Amino acid sequence: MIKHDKLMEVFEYIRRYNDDNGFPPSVRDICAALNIKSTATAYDYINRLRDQGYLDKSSKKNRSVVVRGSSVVRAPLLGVVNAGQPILAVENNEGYYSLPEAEFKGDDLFLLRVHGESMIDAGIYDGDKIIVKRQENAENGEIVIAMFDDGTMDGATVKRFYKRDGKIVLHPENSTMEDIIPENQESVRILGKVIGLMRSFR
Amino acid sequence: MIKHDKLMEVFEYIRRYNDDNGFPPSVRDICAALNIKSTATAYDYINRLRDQGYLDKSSKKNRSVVVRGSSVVRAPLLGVVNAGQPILAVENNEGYYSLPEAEFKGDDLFLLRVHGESMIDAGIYDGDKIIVKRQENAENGEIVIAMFDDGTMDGATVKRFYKRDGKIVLHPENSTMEDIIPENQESVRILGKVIGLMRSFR
DNA sequence: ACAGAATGCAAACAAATGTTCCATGTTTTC
DNA sequence: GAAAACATGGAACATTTGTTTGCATTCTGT
Repeated sequence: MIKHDKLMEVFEYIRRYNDDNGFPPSVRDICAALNIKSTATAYDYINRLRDQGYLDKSSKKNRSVVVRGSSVVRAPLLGVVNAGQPILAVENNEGYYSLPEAEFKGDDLFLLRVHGESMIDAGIYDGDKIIVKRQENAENGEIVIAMFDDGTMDGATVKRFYKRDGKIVLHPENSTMEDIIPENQESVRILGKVIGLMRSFR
Repeated sequence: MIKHDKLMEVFEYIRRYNDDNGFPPSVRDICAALNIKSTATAYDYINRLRDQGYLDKSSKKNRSVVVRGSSVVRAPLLGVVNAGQPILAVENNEGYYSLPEAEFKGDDLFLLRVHGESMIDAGIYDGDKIIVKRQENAENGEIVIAMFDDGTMDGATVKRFYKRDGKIVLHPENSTMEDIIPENQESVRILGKVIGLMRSFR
């Protein structure tokens, strides 16, 4: 696989520098750290790494080497789902999270903290942070964030989405709970589709 | 809360630039994007944002403004747990993931893809990626990655760790499975403690 | 041993970029 | 309304940084 020669040392350093500092190293940073005597040498390493597909690099721009495939998407944590009306107001923004793009692709993502047990049989637990892709429609069987315009429920909920006999059915993945078939079907609004989750143990 | 004036526009731009490009903007990038006529103005904005705690910035270094609190930790995906011997060999590295530091703190993290249902009652499902903090000891009740030196089992497993009557007990969170109490207790090696997980739905 | 490629170095150059100083207009304060 | 504080701009300056060029050294295959 990858030979661990000087070229890879440079690569590792660039990666580590970026992790530690939040921005890429300059050519001279690399020289200093790896005991390279000439900027031309380090410059050459960078170009070779780019040619081999390890790096991306904008010409002439300072400190613009980025490790390829390490991209992240950022998503705001908008609040707690199933308590209040957390989603629409940007004011409820509780901070941004960087997620690995390899895992969670998508343009318009946001996070919600899950409250309650209504999806426990789908492996979504109380306290989990779910990753939601903002969209207004859903396919049968997808897990969605749904909201009711007419105020019959308190804010948004996570449920599995079905369309049965032309009617929207919101199915909680919890054997102790009943399906919700909203009387006023037009009032149901899909805010997004759940594409993943994160959990951290205490 | 945060007033959405020009200062915040600059802040948002820096954040977005970084998300899009992987490295921070220069003062002149900010000028061009937000129609600011003088670099001194943008420079001033940056310094004010730093003073108010929104940014970090290394003096004199080019493109070194970073949004505070947006830090990530990087962890390699080392393989599949519970199938083979994936962990020790660096060759099994399947790529690095950037995780939000706010969620997964720690020095020495790595990821494993979970195979099997042995922890399903703890909400860890087949296919999940678990985040593991490398350490050799564990406290009662923690979920760990355990390995057997003597080859009695095939590689590493995820289990809940207990010490009962001085003996290590590895408890699968699955009612259909039995606790494992290794005969040769010395052969048990803890590789790390599970601190979180990620899941993406298909 | 030899040519040629690859590697590394030193030095210089050019461009990108951070930083400073001062002037001008705008808002706030008393 | 005057003074002070603030916001913005123009221009220059200083530093950092990417890039090029030419030369020495080492490696490689014949």
